[in-house]
Amino acid sequence: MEGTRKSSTGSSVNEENSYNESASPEEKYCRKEAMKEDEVESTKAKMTGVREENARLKMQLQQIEKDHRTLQLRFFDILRETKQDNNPTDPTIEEDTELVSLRLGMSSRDQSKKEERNTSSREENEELKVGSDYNLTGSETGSMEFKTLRSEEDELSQTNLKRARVSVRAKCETTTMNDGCQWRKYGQKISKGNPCPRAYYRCTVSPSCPVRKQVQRCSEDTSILITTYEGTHNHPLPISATAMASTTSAAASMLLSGSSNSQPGLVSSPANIDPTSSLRGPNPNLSDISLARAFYLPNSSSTPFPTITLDLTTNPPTTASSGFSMFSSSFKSIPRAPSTSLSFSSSESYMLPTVWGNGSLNYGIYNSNHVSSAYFRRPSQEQSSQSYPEKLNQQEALTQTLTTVIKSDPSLQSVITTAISSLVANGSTAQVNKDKGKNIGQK
DNA sequence: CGTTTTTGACCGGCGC
DNA sequence: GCGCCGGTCAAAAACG
Repeated sequence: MEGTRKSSTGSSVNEENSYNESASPEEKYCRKEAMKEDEVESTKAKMTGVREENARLKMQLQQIEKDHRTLQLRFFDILRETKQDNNPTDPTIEEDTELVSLRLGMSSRDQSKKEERNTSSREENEELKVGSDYNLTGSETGSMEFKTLRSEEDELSQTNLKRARVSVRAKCETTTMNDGCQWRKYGQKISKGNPCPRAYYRCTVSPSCPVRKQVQRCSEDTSILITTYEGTHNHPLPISATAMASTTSAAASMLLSGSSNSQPGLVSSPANIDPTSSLRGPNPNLSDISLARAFYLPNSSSTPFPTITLDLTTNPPTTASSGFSMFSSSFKSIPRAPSTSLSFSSSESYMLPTVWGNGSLNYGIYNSNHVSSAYFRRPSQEQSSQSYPEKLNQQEALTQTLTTVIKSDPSLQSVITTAISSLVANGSTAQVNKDKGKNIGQK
C-alpha cells in the first residue's frame, strides 16, 4: 500500500515538473490546487480506514467486556446457589476442621458418594471462600452483593481454611520465591531437624491480612525452597499474585476436602497420575489439584494444621517415600497432621501464571517425568520483570483456558471463575503495584 | 525518615 | 511443673 502510493506520487511529480517548464502561473496555481485536493482525498481515505479500524477494535473490546460480564454473572450465580444450599445454622461448621469438605477438584460422581447434606453444604461454602478470596476489586455491579456474601462466610470458612497449610517445594536460589505478593519478614528460627533457618513472613498488602508464610530450605537439597502458606488473603491481590494465591487456596481447600473424604488405605501410586492431565484442563494449578485428589492420605485424625505439599521440583527429595516422590517428608515427620503432596513438575518449561523467583533465578519448575501440570509457558530466559502487554496476553490465555476447564470439569467452576474475575478485575491494580517500583514479595 | 530486617525475648502448646 | 519447640513480638539496626 505504501509502495503504490509512493510510485503514483512520484509519477505525478515528474509530470508536474515537465509541465512546469512551459506552464503559465495560472496553470501552475490550478495544478497546486488539484494536488491539495488529492491530498485531502487521500487523508480522508486514511481517516476512513482508521475509523473502521477503531470501530473494529471497539467491537472487540465490547466482546471482551461482554465475555467478562458473562463470566462474572456465572460466578455470582454459583455464589447464590451455594449460598442457598448452605445450612448457616449448622453448629459444627465453626470448629470442626476435619469435617470441612470442598468440592474443589471433586467430580460430581464423587459428591454423590457419601456426602451428607451438611457436609456438602459446608464444602461448597468453603469452595466459595476459595473463590472469593481474590476477587475484591469490586469494579462490577455484583461486587457489593459479593462482599455481603463474603462477610457472612468469612468467619465460618476462614477459621477452617486458615488452618490448612499449603507447602510449595520449588527450586529457588534466592531466599524466597517471588510469588507476586508483598511480604514482610517478622521472624526467623532454627527448627529441629533442619539446619537451615526457617523464616516467617506475613502479607503486607493489607495490614489486616492474616496470611503467613514460612520459608525454609530443604535440608537434603538446599537448592529446594520450601514455602508454606497459611491463611487466605482478605484483600485484592496483584495479578502476579493471584495464581499462587489461587493455587494455594485451592490446594488448601482440597486438603480440607480430603480430610473429610480420605479413605483408609488410599495410597498414592504412579497409576494415579494421569500423564495427560494437562489435557484435562490447561490450568496446572487447578486441574492438577483436582487430579491430585488421588493422593489424599488416610490420616484424618484431629489435626490443628493439615498440610498439603505441592512439589514443583524436578527431583524428588532423597528421603521421600520410596514409592513415590510426591509424598513430602512432612507427612512422615508430622504424622498427626494429614498431609497431601502434589507434584506440579513439568516436562517442559511451563510455569504457573506468576513469577516465582527473582529475575536472577530459576522458575522452580524443571524437567521432570512427573505429572505435566503445565500450562503457562514462559520463555526460559525471561526475567521476573514482566511487561504489561505480556500480562495482557497471559490474561487472555488464562481466560480462554479456564473457560475450557469450566466446561470440562464443573467442580472447578467457582474457583476458576474467580481466577478469571480476579485477573480481569485486578489487572489495573497489578500494574499500579508494579509501578510502585518495589520488588514485590522480596526483602 | 519511613520501611524492612534482624534477633533475642517471650509465649503457649505439648510431652514427660 | 519443667523443658522443649514452634511461632510471634518488638526494639534495634539496616536500608533506601
